[in-house]
Amino acid sequence: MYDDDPLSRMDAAPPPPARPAAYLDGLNPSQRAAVEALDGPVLVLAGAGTGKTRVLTTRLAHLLMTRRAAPFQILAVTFTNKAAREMRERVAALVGVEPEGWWLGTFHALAARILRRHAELVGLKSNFTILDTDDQIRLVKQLLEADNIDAKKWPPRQILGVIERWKDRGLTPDRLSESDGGDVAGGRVVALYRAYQDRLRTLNACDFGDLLLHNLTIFQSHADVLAEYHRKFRYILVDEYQDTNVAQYLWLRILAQASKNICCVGDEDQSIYAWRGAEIGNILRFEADFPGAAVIKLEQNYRSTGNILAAASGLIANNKGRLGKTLWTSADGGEPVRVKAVWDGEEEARWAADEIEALQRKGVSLGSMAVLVRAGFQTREFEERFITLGLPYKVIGGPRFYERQEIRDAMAYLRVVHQPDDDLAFERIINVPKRGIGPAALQTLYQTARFRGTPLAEAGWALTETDELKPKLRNTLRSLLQDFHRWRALAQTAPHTDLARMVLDESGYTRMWQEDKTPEAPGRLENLKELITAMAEFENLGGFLEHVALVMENAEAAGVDQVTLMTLHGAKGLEFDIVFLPGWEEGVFPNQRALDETGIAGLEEERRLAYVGLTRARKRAYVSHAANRRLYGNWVSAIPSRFIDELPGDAVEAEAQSGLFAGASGAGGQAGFGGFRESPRFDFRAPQRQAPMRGVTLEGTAYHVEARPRPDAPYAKGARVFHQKFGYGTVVAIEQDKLSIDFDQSGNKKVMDSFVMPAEKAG
DNA sequence: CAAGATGTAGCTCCC
DNA sequence: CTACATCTTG
Repeated sequence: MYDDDPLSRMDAAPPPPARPAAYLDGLNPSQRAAVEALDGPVLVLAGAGTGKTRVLTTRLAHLLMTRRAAPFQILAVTFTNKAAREMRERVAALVGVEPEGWWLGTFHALAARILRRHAELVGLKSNFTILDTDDQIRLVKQLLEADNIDAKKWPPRQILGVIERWKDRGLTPDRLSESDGGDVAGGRVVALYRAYQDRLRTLNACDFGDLLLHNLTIFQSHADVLAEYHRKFRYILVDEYQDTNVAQYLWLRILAQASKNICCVGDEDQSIYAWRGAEIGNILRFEADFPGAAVIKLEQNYRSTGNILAAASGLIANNKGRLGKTLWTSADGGEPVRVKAVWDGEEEARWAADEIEALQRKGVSLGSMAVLVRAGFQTREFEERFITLGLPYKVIGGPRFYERQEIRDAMAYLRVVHQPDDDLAFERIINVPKRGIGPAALQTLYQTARFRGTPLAEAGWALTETDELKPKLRNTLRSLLQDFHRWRALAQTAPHTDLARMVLDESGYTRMWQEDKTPEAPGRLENLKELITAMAEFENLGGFLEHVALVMENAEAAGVDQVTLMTLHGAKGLEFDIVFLPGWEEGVFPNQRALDETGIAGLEEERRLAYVGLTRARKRAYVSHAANRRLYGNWVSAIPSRFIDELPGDAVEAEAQSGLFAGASGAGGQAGFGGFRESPRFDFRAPQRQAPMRGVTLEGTAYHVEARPRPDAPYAKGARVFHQKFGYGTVVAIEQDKLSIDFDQSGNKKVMDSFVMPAEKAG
């Protein structure tokens, strides 16, 4: 059954070697205990910076080196692909070779791997599509329309949210009664859930939640299949256990049932994903769930200075739901955490950028500094400032390669080739490029599909035989369907990269962008090329599609020294010498919505997020808060976050000029309004709400911003350009109006396209 | 059917 | 403010 685990070797447990191994040296006693406790359930509570990854990887190496298990007998689960990759690399370094055939990956990747093998047991074919959020929302929307539910009142996103939370908790529709949906979607959300699942089956598709749920269904109803995996996986290792949801917990529990050798590593203080279904109770309950579990705490922090640790510990002590660890360090106090009050977000960005430049002048590398924000949109002010200064930075997260429109379209073509029943993909590209198959024709197509109970493509074939569509349309449709037919045949013989190229060319998709005159078009064509290059690394189309569905990551631009800009969520697991934590204001952080929606639990999660932020810093942490912030375009005044008050005063130093706030007393900050503050920008804040017409300069303002002229010839990747301040350079990446340029003299910088001119014009 | 104008809702996010 | 959705008009 398994290509990678010959049965003959499975039951022969090799004897452990007698001598201790070098890789164990240098572990502290609790780390070592965590590595060596191989049998039975183990919970490793690993505080921030206590060497968690080291323990995990050493433990894996230990299993392999002592020959307690062969690689293919180990199931190692992470949350992110990045973590999986890191683990793979580090274990390979310890063991000396890349262990082959082991099951290391994210929950979803591993579950998908299992599901592909047994898809037919849950009514799927093994080439099923894994839907992304975009697909899911479109599907829900269709179901709402079919059910005459007002999508305004019940946004598809929200309905999907409800369904996903059920899935997170392992609840399939048959475990719910109609009333469990409350009044969501007029009390019909359970019915929608059921319809959603039915549709998925027809589409031969599943969403992320299903990957795990189908696994559970299979394990629960097919003892023989479960038994195979029981025999197979002798040791289970789980990273970031505090982030598991109920479905993931059930999946682990059922797989660990036989061997009981499950080791979960986590930190309840870093549980920050309750909003997407993570169940902090899983880690709090571990000893009850796995009787006889050993619990090992890692409490010595090797990362941060004493003050940073004290600040973080003092903060998190305000949480109730904890198992309680006491982090300590042998490092000295270091610098206090700085708390800075500023007037508004713009000043905050200016101040942070100034600090960064000052540090850079002292020889601190940009790569060792990070700005960690609560929410993605907060990066903008920093980006703008960094661009103005020409300070190299990178934004982690944000829109990704595989989420771009042109990539999604191309993927949709490939998906339909690979999996003809993938209606969501088919619908996406049926009229892209424009073929004249508009909403009306699509409607007919849907009706036919619904009436006949077939996928869209099949309904399309049927429509080519009737006169329901106008002859012209009928021919267009037939020709498109024939194209797919041909491509599918081609897929059997041609390499998948060639296939992709042909599909994109023959469908007219490439031409569509070639003829497009918008500035983004050249970049999009570049991206399509990149897509095909990326495909080459995979054996076949199926493998590539799986990768895109499950991995979806951007290639990291390496080698350039730049400041990192990202959300706190994205920062988990990383560390930096110097960390900026802006926006510590009530409503922003803690986030108002989190408070509104989940109350005290939400507050505690926000606090854990603050804790994660602080503990990312090795040497220095800056916390800042602004008195005024622009939210959705209008100014609101903000008060400092309660988290600032919770920082222990002796680990913190408030910057002197914080007379902006009346109530900010904690953290050694001084109370009292420091008097009227004269600021030229103060006037602009005046309630000048009657919006001037666009493009018209307000009379009396001291400046006006010229509308940026769109360059007639947009810059393409590779274009040579000239910049007033930085000189000549080559465009290496384009993101809307921002260019990433490798300057000949000053290295890589991001600049607005309006600040550069083509090199040949600069003379 | 397509492009432009107007209106509205959003702002955690990885797989 | 901005991205997206829906409406209007050519």
